[in-house]
Amino acid sequence: MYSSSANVSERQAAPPSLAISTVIFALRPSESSGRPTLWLPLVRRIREPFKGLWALPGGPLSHSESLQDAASRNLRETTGLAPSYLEQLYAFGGLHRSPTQRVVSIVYWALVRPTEAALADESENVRWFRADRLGELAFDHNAIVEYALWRLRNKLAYGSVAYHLLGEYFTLAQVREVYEAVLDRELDPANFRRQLKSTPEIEETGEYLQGGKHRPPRLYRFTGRPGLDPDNRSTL
Amino acid sequence: MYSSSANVSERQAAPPSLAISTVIFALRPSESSGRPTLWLPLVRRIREPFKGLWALPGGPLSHSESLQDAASRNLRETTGLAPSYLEQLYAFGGLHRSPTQRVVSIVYWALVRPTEAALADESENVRWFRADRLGELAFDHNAIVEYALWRLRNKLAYGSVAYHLLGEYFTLAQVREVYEAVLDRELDPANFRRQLKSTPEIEETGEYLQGGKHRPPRLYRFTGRPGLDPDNRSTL
DNA sequence: ATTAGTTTTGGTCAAAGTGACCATAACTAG
DNA sequence: CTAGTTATGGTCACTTTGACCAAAACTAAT
Repeated sequence: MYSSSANVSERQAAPPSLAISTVIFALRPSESSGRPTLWLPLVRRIREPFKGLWALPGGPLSHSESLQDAASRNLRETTGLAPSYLEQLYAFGGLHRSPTQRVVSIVYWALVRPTEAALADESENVRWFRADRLGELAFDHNAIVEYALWRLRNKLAYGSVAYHLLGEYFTLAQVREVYEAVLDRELDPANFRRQLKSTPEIEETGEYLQGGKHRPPRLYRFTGRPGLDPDNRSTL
Repeated sequence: MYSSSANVSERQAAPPSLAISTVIFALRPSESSGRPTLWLPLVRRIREPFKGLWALPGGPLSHSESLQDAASRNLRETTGLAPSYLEQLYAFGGLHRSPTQRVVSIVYWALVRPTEAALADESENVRWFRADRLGELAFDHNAIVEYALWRLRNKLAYGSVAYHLLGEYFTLAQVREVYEAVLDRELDPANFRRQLKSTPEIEETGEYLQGGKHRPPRLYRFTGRPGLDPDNRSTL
């Protein structure tokens, strides 16, 4: 089935190239309202096709690393970020994704804590954008980001993913702000609090967040592992 | 980044091969109880590695077809089946999946209606197995089937997938049998019926299933499209 | 024809969960 | 000391869910 030492007849036999890309989400305060919003880092294309346009960070799959390793290496190299959550999103393999050649991209999505995101590399060719205000991206990357957002919203509803956008300690209001930013609608503080308090994975600490303008909120901690991807089967 | 006409220095430069495989589910009556159970077709390995073991149907990705097209072509060629549902499962890319070379497999999962499954090709090298009684499969295919089963159970709970394992017309008891077979637990007939009747996608027909031993049940029809994968974006 | 057996179908009831909303506690800023 | 704001706890009506009951409708056997 898999021809080992093939008769490389110029055009037909060339296999599709395999690339890894990553959609990276982090919360940053909006310039206007100051409330946390979803941002993601993009890299500028420095060659054709789509030269000059912004694109998801990515690169080819090296021969000696797993898919997930390739994704986190790429994350580190292009943006200097260490993700708190990393999961495979989808394999995109349409015929005309790139005008010059056939490329199959295995795309991951990642969450980064605010502390990490603050010290991320930003340069001429790497810049952060609000997830709801991207321009036209290279390749099919607009559609990919849309799908990643859809997945993020879904996973959020299921439960365990919001805390990877926050630090180790957080207030319940901060969790609510994550939900409001991602789902883009306001939630009742009292009802939201009731739901969180009923989930056993959120642990009350004895500490309170000081320095605010109003009543100091209690700090909580998240205990519990994320889902069970094939990649994370070790954590079973 | 992607070396076009590369200096093919024997070992390192060879990119990982890209393959497509499919986990195909269908309902068949159990030999013992006669009640519907989950089955899936496997193909026998006729060469090394894992020669003689059973494996998921699959093959290389041709240069001129999309991932989904490759999956359905492979489905048709190896088993003669036309699926009623087809969705990408996951891209498996561990380093040691195949002992002889690095292979990245993009795996799809499919559902087949009973009528289709009945006239499926079965031969010396293609055979159906009960999903809960597979032996040791080639490569990491046991883990892949496990993950596919997990996905099937999840999608079932969400809603729209059970009907693709049934014919166009069905009784509510048949839907319940699908759930019982996949989730492997009994469900209360009255409560289950109440839930189904509250979903607008299930349409009552004027017809009844005749020929049974007891009160003839009403026939229903499913109206409504499956989920919104990137592959199925056309159906938005 | 009558009866027993089985499935289909509709219903009740209590428990649990959800959304809308009210009220008090606890802090800061003036 | 007061006004303003957030944190926190609570009520109430409505919906959903699981356990269970009972009548309807058919077949098979007597």
